[in-house]
Amino acid sequence: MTNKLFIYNTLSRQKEEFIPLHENFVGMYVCGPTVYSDVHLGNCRTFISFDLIYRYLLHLGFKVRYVRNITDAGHLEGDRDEGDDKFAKKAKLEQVEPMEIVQKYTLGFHNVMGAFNTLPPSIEPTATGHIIEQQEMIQHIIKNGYAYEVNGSVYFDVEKYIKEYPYGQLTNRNLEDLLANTRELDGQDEKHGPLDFALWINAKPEHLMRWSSPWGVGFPGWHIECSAMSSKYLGDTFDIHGGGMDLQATHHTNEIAQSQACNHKSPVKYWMHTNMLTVNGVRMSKSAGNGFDPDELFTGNHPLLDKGYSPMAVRFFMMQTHYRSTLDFSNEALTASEKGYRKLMSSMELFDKIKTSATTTSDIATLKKNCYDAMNDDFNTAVLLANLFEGVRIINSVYAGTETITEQDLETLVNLFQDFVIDVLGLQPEGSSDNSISDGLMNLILSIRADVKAKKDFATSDKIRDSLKQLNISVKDEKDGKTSWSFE
RNA sequence: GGUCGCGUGGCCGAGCGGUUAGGCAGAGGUCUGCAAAACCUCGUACAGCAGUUCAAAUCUGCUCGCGACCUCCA
Repeated sequence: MTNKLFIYNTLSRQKEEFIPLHENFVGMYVCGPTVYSDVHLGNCRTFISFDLIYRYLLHLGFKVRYVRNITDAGHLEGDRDEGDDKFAKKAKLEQVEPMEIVQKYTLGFHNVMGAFNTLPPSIEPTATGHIIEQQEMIQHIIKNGYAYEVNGSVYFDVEKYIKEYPYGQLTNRNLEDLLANTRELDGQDEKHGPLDFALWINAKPEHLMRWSSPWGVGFPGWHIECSAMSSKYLGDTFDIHGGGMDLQATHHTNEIAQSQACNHKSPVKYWMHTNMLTVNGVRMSKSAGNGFDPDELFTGNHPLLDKGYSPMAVRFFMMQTHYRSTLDFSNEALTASEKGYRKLMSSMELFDKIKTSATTTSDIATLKKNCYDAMNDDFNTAVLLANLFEGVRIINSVYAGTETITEQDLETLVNLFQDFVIDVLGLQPEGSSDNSISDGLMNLILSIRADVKAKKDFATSDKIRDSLKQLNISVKDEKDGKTSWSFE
């Protein structure tokens, strides 16, 4: 439909027209979570952003293969207190199995993603499930001369690579800058150069996750899984690779190097990076201790939270900001989003009740065009929402009788909201009840209230309304004498 | 220190050379038995200084403040 889609490509630092490598097909890889602890909101933001991108690509009619990995190897060690060998001395059965941790947090991650109404990826590969592929890729890189083995570990030879290929394109860094910022890290004497990074790491005795390999028992390095799995499922070159901005400088830079060294091809056409979530201006992160997990957010059970916020209110909150901007969390902002979200959703409930006319007083076609223009401009959901709120105004005005709409325009508007609010933004109604008992009870109560109101017994009718309010049920008298109700 | 980015009205947050962002909060009004909701009207904001231009929040330079990455982290 309509115009061209433009995507901001980190490689070129500008918006580029999106032209898939294979017409009508899109391959997209997103770096997923490391499942050794609960996801926090900042993680969620990235995945929700890419969910939006995935949804819009689907909406445009592309056949998308969306791959998002689960990192369940490489970072996991049985000994949380390194240097202290008390854990190593414990019987193995006393320790938690690494895969137990993986299972627990993978399930938790999926639950949270479900709560946020994200679509599952097409493929969700795990690092532990692709050890062979990673080893094969490493062997290939060694064969091509860009990696070397030392004491059972394999390192990528950045200084050799950098002579033949651009290395720091994602961050605009040159060799001198990179070298100037290298730090002396202990225990890294094995590396030939300070920029070299591990492809395969020799496992210490206490390391629980370990696999045999041509270089001895060990585990894969931190970047190789994404290269191996993306090329396996999407090919040596694919359309979109995404992830959080914090992965740009190291993880993604090294992914490019690995793939180039292996296949002599640049792996990705469009690199996309989402910005961070901050709390009171500081990045939310595990180490900063200012991260709360989604459950705490939903329940309000956290010192930073005044109250709980529903998943959809949070999703709306994120959609009000462009994915490349930092998003600063505050209770005030969340509360504002909660109200905006409800306003948006409640206007959609009016569609069935709207009466059509012979003419339309607002320009629905332009509104629709503006929505597509916004999304085609690098997925600008903030502008999209601004346009949708113009639609909300129109709906409410028609319902109130101050504007009119034709049947055809109404249909356009209904489809527009279905497409963008539900399908693309991924917002869904919540808190509504289709419980027939509560519906029946409410009809009964409201009919009694209507009776006493007819007798001008306002004391009683207000008592009913106030009491229902206590139960978080709001009652609204509308101008045609009807009364509507909804859960707060 | 290096690389990149940001500073917009009470709050959040788009815009990036000329025309309304939008949401929330606030003020007034319409409607209503009263509420609520909705609708209408209202703020004339772009860190500071200088420059380019007929025209700058939007471009350039400098200053100040903030952040990200450079170390596992989306």
